[in-house]
Amino acid sequence: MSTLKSAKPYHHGDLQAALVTAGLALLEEAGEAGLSLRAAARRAGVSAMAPYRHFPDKAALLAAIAARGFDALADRLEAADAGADGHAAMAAQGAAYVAFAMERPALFRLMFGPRGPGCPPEFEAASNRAYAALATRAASLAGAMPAEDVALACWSLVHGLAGLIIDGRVPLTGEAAQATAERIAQSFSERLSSPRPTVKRSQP
Amino acid sequence: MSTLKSAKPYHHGDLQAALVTAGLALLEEAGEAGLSLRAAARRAGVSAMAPYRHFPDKAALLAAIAARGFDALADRLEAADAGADGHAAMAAQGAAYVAFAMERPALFRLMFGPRGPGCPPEFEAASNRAYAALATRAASLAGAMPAEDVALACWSLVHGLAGLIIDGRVPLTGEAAQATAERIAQSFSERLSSPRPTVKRSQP
DNA sequence: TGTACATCAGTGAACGCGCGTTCACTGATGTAC
DNA sequence: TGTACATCAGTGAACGCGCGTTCACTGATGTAC
Repeated sequence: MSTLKSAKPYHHGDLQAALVTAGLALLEEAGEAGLSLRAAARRAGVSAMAPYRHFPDKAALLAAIAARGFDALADRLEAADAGADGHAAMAAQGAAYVAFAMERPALFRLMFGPRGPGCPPEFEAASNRAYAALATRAASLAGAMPAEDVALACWSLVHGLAGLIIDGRVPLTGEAAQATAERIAQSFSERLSSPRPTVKRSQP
Repeated sequence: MSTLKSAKPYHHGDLQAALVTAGLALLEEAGEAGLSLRAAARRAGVSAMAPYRHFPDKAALLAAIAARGFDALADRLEAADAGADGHAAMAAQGAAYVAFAMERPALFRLMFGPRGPGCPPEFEAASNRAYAALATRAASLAGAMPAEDVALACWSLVHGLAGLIIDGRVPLTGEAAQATAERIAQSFSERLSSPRPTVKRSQP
């Protein structure tokens, strides 16, 4: 801090954050395969060993990156929710969720990929924040179904749709994918909140 | 074929299928990280180079394994569907989908992971077969929503739920997860097939 | 204000690893005559 | 029925790769006196 912007300071300043940022960039440019400890260090302009001052191992860096991903997702969901009311807000959140996954598919996969043990608390916190945005809106719409079922169903719907789209298992891209996500989320929201229909149970 | 069960025949007989089987086993025992060309060859009792007689590269073996996964999933879905009618059949398919993912999470991730170019036709065929099982049932239930939206919504719901469960992002395991999947799929099916409710659009 | 020293945050060389893939080869099989 | 030969399906050694991680180190920083 004594020498501001010195050409090549020995001490980085905030290497921890820089490594996370570098990792996010690598993920976007080269996908999960391109994200290695060494590559992140290289990109942060630091030796291969430097990250070990800030993360015990590679998994810890990945968890920190994923946590930042969840924070970004939560931001998107909250912003979408704030811009509308009722079912339209649910539709907007669904579209935002899918948009996030489409924009940053590798990050999205990392966020939801298998987590080893020893997951840092920041990860849980960020993940819960994203979930809370969806669940709060879903609870406000809950009709006959239990609120937690509605929340889980909403999350599953948008999460599954996002996954199918980014993995190319559904022939939807760009704006068509967005529009479909919004349309389906809205229909879903309207119908889930209605009381259970009184049709007969089985209709072969 | 001339010498049946000779101790160590030079020619394997059906190495292609054996490699796929070996890959499936590795996936179940050691996850995606444990699945390498060399490991599959080792497990099939063959040199590291032998697989190249049957697959141009590693991606081709992975695609063949994923295709077999889709066939297994389609079997499960068809069996579940055949055992029930109407909404109950949809619920059974949802539960079967989630059960499959929980039993073979690494295979499930491989099946839906990113596919490189040059995906073999068998993969598309198997994948379509699994989708058709869900979509056919969904179409039979479609109410006011377009049939393809209903099919996509059903698929997204169970796919998302399966993903959230196997990645541990939802505190559900074992039978509780199964029961939740079935309950949600049934509610979902009943409500999606009903005409659009006549509540006012916004309810803040 | 100056200095000694503990601590922090980086370096750079090296290790072993398993991987996908290449190369040139050899043993087994089937077919034409 | 026997033989020559093309083709098929495997072997085994080797390559280069980037990786995560270890080790012993050095430069920078802050604090007690």
